[in-house]
Amino acid sequence: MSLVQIYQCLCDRTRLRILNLLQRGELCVCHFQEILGEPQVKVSKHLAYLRTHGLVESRKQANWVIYRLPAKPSRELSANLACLQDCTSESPVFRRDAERRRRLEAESASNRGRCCAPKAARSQVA
Amino acid sequence: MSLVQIYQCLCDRTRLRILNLLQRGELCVCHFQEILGEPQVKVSKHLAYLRTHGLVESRKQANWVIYRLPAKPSRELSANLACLQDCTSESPVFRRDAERRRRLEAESASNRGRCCAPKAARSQVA
DNA sequence: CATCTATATTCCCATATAGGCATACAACCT
DNA sequence: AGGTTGTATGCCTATATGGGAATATAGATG
Repeated sequence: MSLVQIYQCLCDRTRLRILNLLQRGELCVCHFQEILGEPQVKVSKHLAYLRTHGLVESRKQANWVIYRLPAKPSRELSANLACLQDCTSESPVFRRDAERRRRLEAESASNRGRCCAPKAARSQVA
Repeated sequence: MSLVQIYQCLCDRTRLRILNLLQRGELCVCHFQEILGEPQVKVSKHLAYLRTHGLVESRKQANWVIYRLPAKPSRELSANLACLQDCTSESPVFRRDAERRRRLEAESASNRGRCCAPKAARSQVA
């Protein structure tokens, strides 16, 4: 992974929001959909882009795929993720996403056995 | 300038090399050409791109246009330029560019009144 | 003024990118 | 097995991007 490729991953708004969310810990695809309010294809494709470029890792758990930041990021990636975290900390969009994530995780206690809330309840968020 | 736009500026190899060079101080277009070994159009276009996005500033001096990093970069830009400097410090390409810049400036003492060496002498570098 | 030099711009092409729709795949549940 | 849910992929389109060739412009110099 060259430095240029890292920046290529960072130069899309949706991907920045995804990475910002992952700084707070791993997350499954359906949670991304809920928090970002973006269609499944879009989320999935950006996650795939990040994965093939080494910016995120994924594992499958039951029906869901959980994404996380790499366990051993390169020096350059670490530096840029730290910089990103610094830059996003004051931006409304990113703070709002983080807030949604917090709320979602609070609610998640009630979704026994499920990753996300059932579809009917979910569509309100988008 | 949004964060995304900063990253869009950073996601090209030539632009990264340009910014890396500017971290060591202002530079004119012809020096960029010499150091980068890239054609004039290419250099000029990338500089224009960076200028219209606020990553560099320029001033005209006699026949030449001198580019520099912004005097008052935004918080986000500062952070990313610092990060970039950190990331480039160990990369061969960027170190070589910096080395070329040093040599060029050493020679510049002999180019009385000119910014760059005359064309004949210059074409050896590329 | 003519000319040269440094830089910018226009036009064109090839490729990359983002996004959506439809569909495929994989794991679970009954 | 068949249905359901979560996720990924293939195909398409519109748009953006980087690069080069040629040309335009601005300022210096003879």
